Amino acid sequence: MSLDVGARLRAVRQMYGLSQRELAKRAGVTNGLISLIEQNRVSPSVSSLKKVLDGVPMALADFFTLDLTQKPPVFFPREELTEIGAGRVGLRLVGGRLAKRSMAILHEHYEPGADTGEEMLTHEGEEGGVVVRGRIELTVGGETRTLSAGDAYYFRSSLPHRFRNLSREECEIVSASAPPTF
Amino acid sequence: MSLDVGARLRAVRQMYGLSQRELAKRAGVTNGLISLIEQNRVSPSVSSLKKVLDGVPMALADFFTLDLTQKPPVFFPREELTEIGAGRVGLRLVGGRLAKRSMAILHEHYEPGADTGEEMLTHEGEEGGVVVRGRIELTVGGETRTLSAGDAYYFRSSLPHRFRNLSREECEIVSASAPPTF
DNA sequence: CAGGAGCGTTTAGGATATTGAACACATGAG
DNA sequence: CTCATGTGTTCAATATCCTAAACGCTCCTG
Repeated sequence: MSLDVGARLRAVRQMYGLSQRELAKRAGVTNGLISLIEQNRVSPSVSSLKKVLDGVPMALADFFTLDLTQKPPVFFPREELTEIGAGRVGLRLVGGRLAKRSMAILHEHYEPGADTGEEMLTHEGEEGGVVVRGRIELTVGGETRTLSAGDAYYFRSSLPHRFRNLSREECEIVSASAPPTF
Repeated sequence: MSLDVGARLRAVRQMYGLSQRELAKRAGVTNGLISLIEQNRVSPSVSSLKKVLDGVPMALADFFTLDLTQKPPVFFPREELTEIGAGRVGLRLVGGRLAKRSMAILHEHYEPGADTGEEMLTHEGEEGGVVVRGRIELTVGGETRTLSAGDAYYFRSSLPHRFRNLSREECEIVSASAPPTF
């Protein structure tokens, strides 16, 4: 097992899409410490490392068990996608929540009448996708369009956005967001 | 998972029958540090903890995975004893090498002519046992006796000792040593 | 362009881990 | 008994970690 604590921490932090300051705040340490640890310029005490990992959260044992060298899998059979229940919107994540990646690929299923909620969504990064089946109403930055099979979208996620399936048939979308929100 | 690093380290160290100084020497740290860590008066840096565990040796992941609260198993079917090959002397350890215990119980089998070697054995602690089957010649501190089924022995392991099966049938012994040598 | 907000990095100084040497206690040998 | 050797613990000094604040950078907005 490589004891590159810095690389491990950086990998874990990025897996969760957190900035050094964000993680530091959750963990109750300073962003500087996170930086120094990730550069291996200090070897953190067990207690600080635990505090940091509690901010993720992740257990110390899991942290040291992580295999950074393993090649990520390439093929994901349907049954190996990670199901993320979200009411009447079915989300299947490609690659699992813990996989190290800079992007989240989702296979989304909107039941008739399903939507992403009253509140407009806003978060970091960018997202895009293609409608595979059915029709979906997409609102981004005040602009609303209805997309059909074959149509696509792409926008900065900081723009308020919402998905609604107003039709009578299920809508199926394949999307990607970076950095990964899930 | 309880993060009582001190208790964990003490447990691990004692599992291996090491003193603080012994472990410190192997690990390249001072005995004082081991003492302070075990009392939880300091939270060691990951690098020091790794150095310490390298002296055992044990991986960091295993260290944090250790479950100190689990009740040790009580019953050990024959096939669950840990086989310790030692030439023509068969040793079966009760409870596994990593189990936390202050004593090693062994089920020993001496083939005809088998012995514990030319050199007299000397080590820390005490040991005792009962001959279950066959006959064995036991030398302890210059005194030699031949024990038969039903006979027993007990001595301080610092006394030079040796076991030899001079008979034509296998000899079977159940023994205990504390602290555990294995 | 300036300004602001985000990012990771660096630095000085206070807090903490670690060392080296001493301590107190127990055991076995002479 | 004394001495030697083992154990774990403690303490002052030093090395290292950790914080708070600043820095440089990029990206976005006006």
